[in-house]
Amino acid sequence: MSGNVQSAPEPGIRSTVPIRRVSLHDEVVARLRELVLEGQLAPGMRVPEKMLCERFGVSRTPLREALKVLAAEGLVRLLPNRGAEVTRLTPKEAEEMFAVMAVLEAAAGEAACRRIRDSEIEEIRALHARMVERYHAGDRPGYFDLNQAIHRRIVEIAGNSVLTGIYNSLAVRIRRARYAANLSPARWDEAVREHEAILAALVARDGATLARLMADHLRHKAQAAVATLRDEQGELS
Amino acid sequence: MSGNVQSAPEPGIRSTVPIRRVSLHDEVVARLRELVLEGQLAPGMRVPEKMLCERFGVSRTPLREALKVLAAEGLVRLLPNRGAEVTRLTPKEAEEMFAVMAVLEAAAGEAACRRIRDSEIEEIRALHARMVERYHAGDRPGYFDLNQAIHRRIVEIAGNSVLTGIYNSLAVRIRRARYAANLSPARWDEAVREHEAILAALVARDGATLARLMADHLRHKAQAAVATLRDEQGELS
DNA sequence: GCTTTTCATTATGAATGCAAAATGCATTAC
DNA sequence: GTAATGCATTTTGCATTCATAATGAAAAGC
Repeated sequence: MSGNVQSAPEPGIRSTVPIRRVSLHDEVVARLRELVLEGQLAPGMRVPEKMLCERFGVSRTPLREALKVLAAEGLVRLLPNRGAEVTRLTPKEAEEMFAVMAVLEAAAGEAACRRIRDSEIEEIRALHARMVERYHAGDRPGYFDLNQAIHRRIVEIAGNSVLTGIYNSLAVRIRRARYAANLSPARWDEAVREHEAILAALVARDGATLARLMADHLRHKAQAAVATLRDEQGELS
Repeated sequence: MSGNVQSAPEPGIRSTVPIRRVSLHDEVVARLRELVLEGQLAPGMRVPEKMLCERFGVSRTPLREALKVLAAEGLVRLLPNRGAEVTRLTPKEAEEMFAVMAVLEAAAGEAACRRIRDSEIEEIRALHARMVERYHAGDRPGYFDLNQAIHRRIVEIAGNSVLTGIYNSLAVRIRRARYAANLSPARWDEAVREHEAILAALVARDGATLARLMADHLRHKAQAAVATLRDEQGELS
């Protein structure tokens, strides 16, 4: 007796979405990931199970399952018999991740040019406009979010869900670099101009150009990010 | 009282590798993955925990942890309150995976050309020779293994561990397509010639050409794989 | 005084137990 | 005869428990 309204199989009622039932496991994975990304669980830090169990109010079983998943994602590292520790994002690793993202974004851009609809171009254009507005307002977080949204949307439009998945998981992992924080005015200005060019190539549906522009744009981003990480690591040592 | 030989911290004994202690969890993950890849757990099949527990002789806890990890890898899908099922590799998904691999391999080839040493070229050359030999012997599995080894080695030589990781995880997932099984003689011949060209570009350290060749090679592979999958799915329905 | 050893405490790895959900089957109503 | 309902069984999700390895502190040896 599921209590659900599935006994009426006639069409037209499919708006009755299956009532939301999130497993504890998924919830814990999501929350734990959030803690790591926010930096509440600092890189290099040991992650005692007990503390997290109390924090989330769950037993160790779902928490341990979640840790394994995060480990598979590369956000934590499991030390045999010594629990987990939050992985440190090294400059080298960030560099490598950006290199891969550059390749993926270039490919996505090219594919997106072949598939993008006019309505989607308008969508990107709107995001772009809002981003430029945030730039002029000097609002870094707002700018950064819209920037991400544009990149992500272009990747989505490419229409390759495997590509989208890999891209997103990389984007999650790299978010810890927080390179947007110390974006120099000069670089910020340059980034906006790069985005102008990207938008133009997209509007013109010029795949080859867009691919090149996005790869270059990512390379520049990578430099800023790696510099930030080197600074952070310098402070530590 | 760890029983280990760590009480002598003087250098020179680092050859004492930390004695192999595999957690049950890792072992189960590896074995389960193997079962899925081998096809012993057929795509679409429900995976009852109990059966696997008996099969591996472990309790449900490590098995369930392993299932979550495999789910994160995309090899199984977790159905709330109804266990797991082995994901089906659809032609569409395979197509998407090959498209991503083509991009990654192209990038890897280009990077590899910049970094490859003479000794590594010899290594690839040797693998290639053995592969061609397997081809003439009509040994498909042997050919296929060496083929994979070459691609994998080129990616490794590119020296980007993030790229290598993503590539390998894709390679694992796509292995289920078993497209090598029905390689037509014509296509097989063509594939070998493509590999000849790839080797030549690598020897010449011609990154641009290698990138193009590898991408094209992958695209052709993809066609064979997708055709195989469509046949398989046709049989089912 | 410093190192080493021993022991108590704590945390982790894995198994078991329990409640809730799903599945299959028999029965009943039409 | 068919479809729906109720019930027993099985399976899953999570909590708890148990055994073992790691950690830290006190005591013994040099």
